[in-house]
Amino acid sequence: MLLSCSFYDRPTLDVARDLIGKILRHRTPDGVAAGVIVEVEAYIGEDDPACHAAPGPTRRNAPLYGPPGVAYVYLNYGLHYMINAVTEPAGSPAAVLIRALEPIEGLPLMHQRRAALSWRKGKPAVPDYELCRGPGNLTSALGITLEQNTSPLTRGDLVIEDRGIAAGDVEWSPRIGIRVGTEHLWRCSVIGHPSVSGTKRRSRVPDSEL
DNA sequence: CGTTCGATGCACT
DNA sequence: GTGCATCGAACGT
Repeated sequence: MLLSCSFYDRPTLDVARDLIGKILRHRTPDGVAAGVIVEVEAYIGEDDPACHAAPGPTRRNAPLYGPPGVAYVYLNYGLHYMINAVTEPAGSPAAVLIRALEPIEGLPLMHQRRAALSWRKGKPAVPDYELCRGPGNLTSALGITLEQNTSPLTRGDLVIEDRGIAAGDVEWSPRIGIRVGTEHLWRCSVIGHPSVSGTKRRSRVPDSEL
């Protein structure tokens, strides 16, 4: 079932924790691609120096100040789209960055999209568990771009669903890839999951984890 | 094991 | 003009 707006209209750390185990799903003319959320980060308010709301309202971060339950998508490093779920009531700028998925639907389409990136041309295909490992990789695999910015996550083509999947054991750790605000343990991930980013890439993944 | 660096676009000051 | 909530390969130790 789809998550409703009330799910997102709560403290951001609670939403972050509860998003683990939920399904992010995107339908496009090319088909459907989806995965189980296994890694997220919380970005909370203007006092959080790593949050895009830190400088106060701007054109780019406007979705953070809007109602909860919509997607905040932006382009980073000129190459990678990042997708967040906006949380907390309108006027309270906060969101959860979705950093990694375990792919469960539309794997061939994901491979196709990843392989189409200019800097991946001619490179060997990645293993399935790496298709959505990392925020830039998962938006690429799901075909998420700026077109999905401010799109509702509660209905339509880009949604988050609850399929009753148990989240498994999670851990809280410092957010990664940022220069400030690293003192907060606002990154929530499934312990030992091969699709979680950040951890050193293993040359071999046990069959039991696939 | 570690660090560096290229690819690439745009909001922000 | 500067600096990113990245990725992954190429180096150096």
